[in-house]
Amino acid sequence: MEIEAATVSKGRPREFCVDAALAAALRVFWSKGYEGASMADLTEAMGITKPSLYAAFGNKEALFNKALDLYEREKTDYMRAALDAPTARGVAERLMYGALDMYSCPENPNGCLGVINSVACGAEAECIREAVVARSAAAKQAMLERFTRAKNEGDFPDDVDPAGLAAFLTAMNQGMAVQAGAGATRAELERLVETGLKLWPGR
Amino acid sequence: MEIEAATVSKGRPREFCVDAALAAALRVFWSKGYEGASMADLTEAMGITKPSLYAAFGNKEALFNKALDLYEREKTDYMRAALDAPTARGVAERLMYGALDMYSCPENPNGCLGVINSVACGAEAECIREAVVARSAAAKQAMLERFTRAKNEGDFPDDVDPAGLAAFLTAMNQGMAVQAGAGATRAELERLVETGLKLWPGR
DNA sequence: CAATTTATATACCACCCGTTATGGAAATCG
DNA sequence: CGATTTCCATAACGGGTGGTATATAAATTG
Repeated sequence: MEIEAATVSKGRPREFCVDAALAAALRVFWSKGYEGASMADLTEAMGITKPSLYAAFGNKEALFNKALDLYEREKTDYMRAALDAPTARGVAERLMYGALDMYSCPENPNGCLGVINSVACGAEAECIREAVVARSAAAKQAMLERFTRAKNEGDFPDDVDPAGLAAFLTAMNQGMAVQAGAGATRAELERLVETGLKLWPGR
Repeated sequence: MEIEAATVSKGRPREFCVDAALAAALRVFWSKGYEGASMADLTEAMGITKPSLYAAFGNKEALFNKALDLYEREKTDYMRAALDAPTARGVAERLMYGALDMYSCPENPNGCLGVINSVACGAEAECIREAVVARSAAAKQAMLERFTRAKNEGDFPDDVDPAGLAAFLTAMNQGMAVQAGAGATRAELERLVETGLKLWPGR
């Protein structure tokens, strides 16, 4: 009985690091979108050849989905953490400033991987769109639940709608992504965030 | 001296209506984006052949720019009209409800032509991106001037930033476009608009 | 040292892209 | 009518696409 199977492979070991290659692929998808990223773009950025890519990741779609997993795990984790803030305003602050940091980090490509690929073009990439939209919907749903709880806790007035606020924060995030993708500076995005928080209900 | 030159052409007249063909092309670009729309898609929707398209419109890029002109002229004219509202709140109402109507009109493709192509993929479409981003920036600038005037007229408190509000409305519009493109219903978008207006300063 | 297993490298596949050359049809002008 | 001009249809162009077959190199297992 083997506790850990195949920790040492039989044949020739691969010469590249799968994680590093995936991180490079993520950057390409993030910059160009699924359809805009060609296999040549990917292999060049990843530093491997096409057969190696196919052997390690399956195909372009499977590679994208793994990159999307990595993106959620490393880049949008602030969203999950934001929901733990004690007040609804705290949630909004963490979400907006988290987005601001991410979209204005010079090491990241401009914009949002999810937004780029949810408005993506072709019909062949429909499953890609669906995967991305599903994750966005899940994030919105988590916000909705958090704000419903907040309303019960008296975090904001009776006339505000938790679903509306969730949609609002989602729209702010998407708007920031689009403006960042269009080349907005950090200062401009900061202004947007501060305005959004000034408008946020309650304190 | 000819008042109107070339109203009657010398050779064989074309068998299709240029305006109708351009409208059809706009729908294709609006649905699939610049790069996602192939010449085959376009010619099929327009009901003409490729040589006819090239003779009448130049090339794909020129066709897109003419479609973009048509889009601004017919679909986003509500933005220009919105700025004439007497109060800043009226401007925001007209902008948001105008966007709502446009994005939830069943005759229109989902989403926003500008947003789709400002996050567009490839490097070859850079000039397309620039054209679209320039128009978006112009719209934002017009909002800024209107809100600066509104602030002087006392339309909202001293601590709100006209530039921030312009960015805010732009973000709301972009967020609505992304969510509409992802399949949001009119009711969902309505909720977003009503929340946005509830948060709007003043009144 | 074989034998085996796996990774890499080169080249290639059929297909689709935007664009254009070619050949014939249909209209106006002299 | 003949000449000319313009439009339409077919088909082809070079180049790029995602994906793969083949052959060689490098490692482990006996």
